[in-house]
Amino acid sequence: MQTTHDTLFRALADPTRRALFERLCRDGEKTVGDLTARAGVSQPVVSKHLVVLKQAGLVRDRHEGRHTHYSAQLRALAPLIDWTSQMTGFWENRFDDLENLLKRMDQ
Amino acid sequence: MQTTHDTLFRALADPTRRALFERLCRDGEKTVGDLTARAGVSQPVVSKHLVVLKQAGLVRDRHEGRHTHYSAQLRALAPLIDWTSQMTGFWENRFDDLENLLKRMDQ
DNA sequence: GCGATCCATATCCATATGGCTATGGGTTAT
DNA sequence: ATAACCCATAGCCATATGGATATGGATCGC
Repeated sequence: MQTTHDTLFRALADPTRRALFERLCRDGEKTVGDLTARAGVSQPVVSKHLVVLKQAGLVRDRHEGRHTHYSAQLRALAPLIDWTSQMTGFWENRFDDLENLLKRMDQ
Repeated sequence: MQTTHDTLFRALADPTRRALFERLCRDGEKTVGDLTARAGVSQPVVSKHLVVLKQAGLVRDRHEGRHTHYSAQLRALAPLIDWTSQMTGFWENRFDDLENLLKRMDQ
């Protein structure tokens, strides 16, 4: 069985792949060429990583001529936030800032 | 280079390993035997997974006679929460419930 | 003391994974 | 039309990974 959490965590576990996603989050829509220029790996590798991110729902692609524009899909992170929330009991207790959360997490 | 996010995401990417951590979060401290009984894999495999979780800081172990008790270390999830927060712009905007966050994440 | 129990480590194996190069389809430019 | 460009797919390969079994050290019960 392949759960949503599986695909999400696995997609974000690889440093190269996570870096791609982070860049799309920070800098917005980018083409494969743009991403490849700073990824440190070859273009086919970037494409393969983008496939994985897309299958996890973390990115969207938009075709425009011979360019393919990719953008981050933040809503795909919802299960991850929900999971950590469940683990830490975050939402049940409705902490409203990081300080309190960290305090609670110190045991 | 091996970052904190790497070890965290990688540790949680495996379903068996994540299940172990989830169980420790829900049910509290457990021995290796307890965990093995429901893990669906052999005892050595459970031990190996626990090593990975421990190296990621996600669990603590306590030795008591021939038993080893493991427990979840919630504070280890902090970097993960921080990361998702940065990606979604959560903390900058100080949303106070999941509804608002989800709404914002719908593009 | 001795066997049984608990757990960690060692070894092995099959598969998954992440990188590369080669290639080809589609698109733009000349 | 043809060349150049962008990107995806197809192989290929080395390594990482998750599983199993075998074993051994430490501890408890008898």
